[in-house]
Amino acid sequence: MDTEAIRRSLEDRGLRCTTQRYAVMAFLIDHKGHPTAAEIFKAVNRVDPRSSRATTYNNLRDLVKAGLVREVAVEGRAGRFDATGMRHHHFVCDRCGNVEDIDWYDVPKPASRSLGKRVVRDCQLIFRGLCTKCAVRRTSH
Amino acid sequence: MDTEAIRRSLEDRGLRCTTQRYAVMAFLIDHKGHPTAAEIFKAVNRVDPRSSRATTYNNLRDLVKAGLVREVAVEGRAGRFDATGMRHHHFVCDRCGNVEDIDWYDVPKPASRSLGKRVVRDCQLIFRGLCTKCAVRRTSH
DNA sequence: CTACTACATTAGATATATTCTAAAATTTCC
DNA sequence: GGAAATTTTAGAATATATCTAATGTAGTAG
Repeated sequence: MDTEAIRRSLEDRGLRCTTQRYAVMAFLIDHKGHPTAAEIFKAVNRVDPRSSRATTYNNLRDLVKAGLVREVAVEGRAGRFDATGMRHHHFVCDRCGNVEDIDWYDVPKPASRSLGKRVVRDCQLIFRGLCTKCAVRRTSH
Repeated sequence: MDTEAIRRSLEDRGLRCTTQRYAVMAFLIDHKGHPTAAEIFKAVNRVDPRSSRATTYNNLRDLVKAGLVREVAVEGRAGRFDATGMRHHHFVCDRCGNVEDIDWYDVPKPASRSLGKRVVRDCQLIFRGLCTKCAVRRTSH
């Protein structure tokens, strides 16, 4: 995705395209590995514009609110982020904490009477267990 | 659920029924409100047996591993726990962080070729948005 | 261009959440 | 009763996320 497209996607949602915000968004589009906030912070600072920890967290929150980024919370560990480009579900490894994509498929919505007056913004399907690497390591000892 | 039933459910899964572990389990069975580890720690200490923070976390981890308890990770906040008695899905409020139950319904499993060699232990369907309380507060201003 | 306003960023302190440590206590089993 | 395994403990340490208040920057209207 090119610079202009990213800028537009930010501005379309009412977010200014600042250097730091752009860097976070661009990094997430380029890196499909579900990085943590700390990893994103380090990565965008390795390149150029110094960005503070707070800014990284602020921007991640703004991007999530705008629907451009999604967070996957992981128990006892740092949350992980990805750009909401293509729809997919997630798999979280119990052992190493890695988050991986699972091909998307349709999930039925709950009956509206069981939702009541709640307003649903998002729906996540998360599988847990052992990732390929950890499953192999497990059985081989 | 009576004392003996809880004791048995622990021992069936190879967990000793210690005072502290029993207290955590009993509390979760009695309190369907998805408490955090800190809340559980406080609650079981309010009653009687002094239990340390570490023990509470250890026991929660053991109970999750044994499948008797489930954790719902919430972004940027403490994880929340519930006893895996009746199956249900979850709704997490963006605003107040509360976790609520959604009536259970069947969710299709992913194609086995998209899982590969991964070992699935659990599958969680989590909805996000505004809970009834927060939705009302939102629209009324 | 200037100044105004709203929005963003900063470094570091603070708050919150969770795990670790090593010693002591408890339980199980023989 | 005693050995071995498991569990608990208090507090320190670590990890994660947010807050603060001063400063900077972008968009806009004059």
